[in-house]
Amino acid sequence: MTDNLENDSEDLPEQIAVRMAKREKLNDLNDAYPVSIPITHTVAEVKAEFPELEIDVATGKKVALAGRVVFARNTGKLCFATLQSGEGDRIQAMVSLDKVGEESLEQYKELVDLGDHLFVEGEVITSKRGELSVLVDSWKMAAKTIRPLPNLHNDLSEEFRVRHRYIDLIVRDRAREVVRIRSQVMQSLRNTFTQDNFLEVETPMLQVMHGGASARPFKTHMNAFDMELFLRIAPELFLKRALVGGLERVYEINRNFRNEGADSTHSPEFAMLESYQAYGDYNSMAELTQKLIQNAAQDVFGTQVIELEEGETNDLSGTWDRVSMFESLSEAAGVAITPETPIADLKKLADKVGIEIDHPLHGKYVEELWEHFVKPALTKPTFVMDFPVDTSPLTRDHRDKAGVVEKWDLYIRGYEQATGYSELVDPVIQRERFVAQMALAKSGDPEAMKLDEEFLKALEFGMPPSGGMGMGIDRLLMSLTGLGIRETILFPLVK
RNA sequence: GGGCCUCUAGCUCAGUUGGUUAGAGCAACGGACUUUUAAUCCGUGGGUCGUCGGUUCGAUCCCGACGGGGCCUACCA
Repeated sequence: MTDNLENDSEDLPEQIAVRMAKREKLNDLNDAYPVSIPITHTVAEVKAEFPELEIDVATGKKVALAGRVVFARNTGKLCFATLQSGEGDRIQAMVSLDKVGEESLEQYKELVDLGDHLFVEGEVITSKRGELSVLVDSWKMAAKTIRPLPNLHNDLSEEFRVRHRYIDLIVRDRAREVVRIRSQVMQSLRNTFTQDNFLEVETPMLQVMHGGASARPFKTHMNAFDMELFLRIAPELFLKRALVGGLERVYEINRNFRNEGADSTHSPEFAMLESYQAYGDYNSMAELTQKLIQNAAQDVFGTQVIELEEGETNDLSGTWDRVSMFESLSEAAGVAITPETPIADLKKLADKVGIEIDHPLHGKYVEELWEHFVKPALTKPTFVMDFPVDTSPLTRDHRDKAGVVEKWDLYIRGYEQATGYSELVDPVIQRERFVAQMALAKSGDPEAMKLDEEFLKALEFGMPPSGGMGMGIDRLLMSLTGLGIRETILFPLVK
């Protein structure tokens, strides 16, 4: 829709030109867009007050309310309109000749279109078919619509819904419901954190040096300092500075930006929850994560066994399984795979099962093989524990097992939902890991991390032993609703 | 990034094996109708068939490029 309403009326689509003329006439008569309208009730309030009236009843109760006209049925001297509130509640308005008079009825029929915001005042009654209605004493345009609403009898195309979410919200109950669910989930997450004495903080989204994850960043430029800046790919390195500063339990819910592909589980900007807990470790973070998600399900749906679309259920109840990455891989592959297994052997196995991979890191092979052998079978919520050391540069070595780090990934419905760590706090080892990442970057890996001298300096002032956790909010919503990522984001990026 | 598919009225979709005026439902416009529920009935208008180029006597249809969208595939949460 690029047509420009500044054009001469002859150039406009017919229905827009017609509505523009009605707008003019409304302005001549009164006002097509009054600054405020004196409502006394919402649609929901009227429906709540009169839940079960008999057929053809007059209550004597006068109300004034407004709603969007979503259906209209005009007969000669009596007009019916279905008014819809922003919440999706509907009530019928009846405009009859003997109540409003000839002039008002004619103006109503001439000037009110589907989609308009209509203000009505009158008595609450039921019609001869029993429909709860407002028998209108007077009506007023609350806001004139210039473009026609799509017809409400067909589903909108996926593309139209994403590009015109505001229309989707008007015509589709589920669209409104998902927005409400998302808001309630956010509220629940914050409640759980608050109960556990976590502080919500906000750290920079514009960063001089991006870090905290392996991903390609968006670049931008600051004019005043003539400086290259990056949109953050993760808040991790700042949240850890907060821990150095003595903020022992912190979390942040905010947007991350990654300059990578977009599909049904990836959006270039996505909401991320990260949390750090001093004196915690990856076990305590696993418990916290399970609690956050189970509380969210309980608070929003009243159950931890959620009905998704198409009859699928997502059972989030109980204590979630924990499996070792190397052990589960060895079992599924039928051969023992350990951090000592030579890369050549791993490559041979990868070739055998058709995985194309050529990478300097041992751990990359292990993760690829794990995704091939184990991941597809993970349907229950499962913590996958103890990752290879060389692919997790911000995580500390396992306290008992050699060659692995204390990191887990949480899988729900087969995709990665969250990740947790026992954080690396030794500044000397952290520097060595960064140096190794720089070598990767030199060899052409565009996602390798940069050495962040300021962050290392902070670590050198001493960060307490800590657990950390990161969770994709959009993906959490996907788990709780069964929808694709673009349905969980109100206004997803479209080309 | 690679492969395949797709784009027709405000919306949802038919259709044209290349041929004169491209259709439906809803929506719009005119008319009838005081109890409708996607109201009904009669009538009317509305299209750069994604854009540009090519082939052809003739292209919405065939071919190419470009743009939008979708699916599969690779990478990331």
